Amino acid sequence: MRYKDEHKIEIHRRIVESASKEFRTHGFKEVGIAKLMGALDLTHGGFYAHFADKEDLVAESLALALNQSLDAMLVALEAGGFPAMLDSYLSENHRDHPASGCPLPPLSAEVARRSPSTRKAFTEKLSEVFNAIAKHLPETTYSQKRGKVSFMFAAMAGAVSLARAAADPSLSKAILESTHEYLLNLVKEELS
Amino acid sequence: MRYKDEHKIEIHRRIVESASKEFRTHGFKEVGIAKLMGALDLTHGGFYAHFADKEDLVAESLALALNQSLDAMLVALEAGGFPAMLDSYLSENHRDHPASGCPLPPLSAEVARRSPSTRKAFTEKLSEVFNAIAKHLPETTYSQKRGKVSFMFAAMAGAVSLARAAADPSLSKAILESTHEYLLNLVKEELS
DNA sequence: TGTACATCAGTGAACGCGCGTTCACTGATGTAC
DNA sequence: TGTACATCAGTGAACGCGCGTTCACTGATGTAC
Repeated sequence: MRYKDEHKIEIHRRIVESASKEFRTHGFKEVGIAKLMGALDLTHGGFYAHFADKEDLVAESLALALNQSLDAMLVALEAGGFPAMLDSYLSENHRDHPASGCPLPPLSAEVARRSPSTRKAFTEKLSEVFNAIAKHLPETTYSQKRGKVSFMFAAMAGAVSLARAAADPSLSKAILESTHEYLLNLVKEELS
Repeated sequence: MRYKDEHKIEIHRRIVESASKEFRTHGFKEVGIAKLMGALDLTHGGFYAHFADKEDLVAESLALALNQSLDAMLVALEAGGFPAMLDSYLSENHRDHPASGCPLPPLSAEVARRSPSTRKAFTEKLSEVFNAIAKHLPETTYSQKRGKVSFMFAAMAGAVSLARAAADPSLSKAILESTHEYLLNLVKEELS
C-alpha cells in the first residue's frame, strides 16, 4: 500500500470540512471543486478519488454541518437550557458567521432543489436533530415535543435567514430579538 | 418612434414577471438570461435594452414577488383575518407552488449574498410588507406590532423553507402544521 | 391614401470565463526481500 | 540496513457546456410629407 488508510480518510475529512464551511457561506452552486481542492493545496482531478460526484460531497457536507450545529446546541442546552440555546442561535455572532453556523438558514432552500438522495440524507439527519432537541423539552408526548421542536427550528432558521438578508442593521437585529423574545416566552411558559 | 412606449414597458414587465417566477422556483444562479428571454420568444441580446445587468433584474423581480405576496396576504387578512392568512401561507399548496408564492422561503438566503443595492431594495420592500401586515395587529404600540410581525414572518418563511427541503412527506406536513398551530395560538391570545 | 424615412427594440455571432467530469500519467510511500 | 517494486492518491491537460455581456446589424413600426 502506498499510503496508510488513515491518510486518505484524513484528506477526505478535510475536504468535507472545508466544503461544509464554504457551502454555508456561499451556497452549493457558487463553490467550485477546483477552488475547494486548491484551498487544501490539492488539484481538482484528485477529488474523484474521494467522491463519486459533487452531489456526494453536498450530502456529506450537509450531514457534517447538521452534526456540528446539533453539538453546539446540545452544549448550550446542557449549560443553560433553552434560554442559552436561543441566546446562541439567535445571536449576532451566529448571523455574522455562517461558516460555522447552522446549515438550515443558508441552505434549506437549496436543499429543496437538489437530488432525491441528498434530500433524503438531509431529512434523516434533520429528524435526528429534532429528536435530540425534543428530548430536552418538558412536554409529555413525543408528538407534542416534535411539534414544538419543528416550530422552534422553523422560527430560528427563518429569523437568521431574514436577519442575514436585511441590509438595515436595526431591522436585522430586531428580527433576531423579537424571535428570541417570543421563543423564550414559549419555553418559559412550559416550565411554570 | 419605432414602437409605442407601452410596448417596451409591456415587454419589460413580462421579463420581470417571468424572471420572478423562475427565480422563486430555481434560485437566481440557476436561471440564465438566454433561457429567460427564450421563454418569451426573445433573444438574449435584447435583454440589455431593458436592464443594466442581471443584478438589476434580480432586484426588480424581488420587489415584484414581495408585492404579489403582500397582496395575497392582505386579501386573506381582509377575508378571514390572521387565521385565513396562516392557512394560506402555511398550506401544502403554497409549499408546492413556489413560483407564485412568497419569495422569502426560497430566496432570502441568496439575497444575503447579493449586491448591496439589491439587498437595500429588498430590505426597504420587506419593511413595507412588515408595516402593511402590522396594521392589522391588535397590539397597541408600533414597536410591539413590528416585533410580532417580524417573528411571524421568520416562523412562516422558515417553516415553508424547511417543509420544501424535507423529503419525508409526513415530516414536511408536520412542520407546516405545528407552525400553523403555534402561530394561530399567538394571534388568538391577543383577541381575547 | 401612398411613400420615404428615422428610430431603436430586438438579433445573433462572438468574447472570455468558470464549471463538473474524465483520463493517461506520475511519483511519494509502505512493503517485501 | 539497503534496494527493488507495486500501489494508488494526486496531477493537470482536455472535454463539452452554459454563463453574462458586448456590439455591429436588421427590420418592423410610427411619423412626416
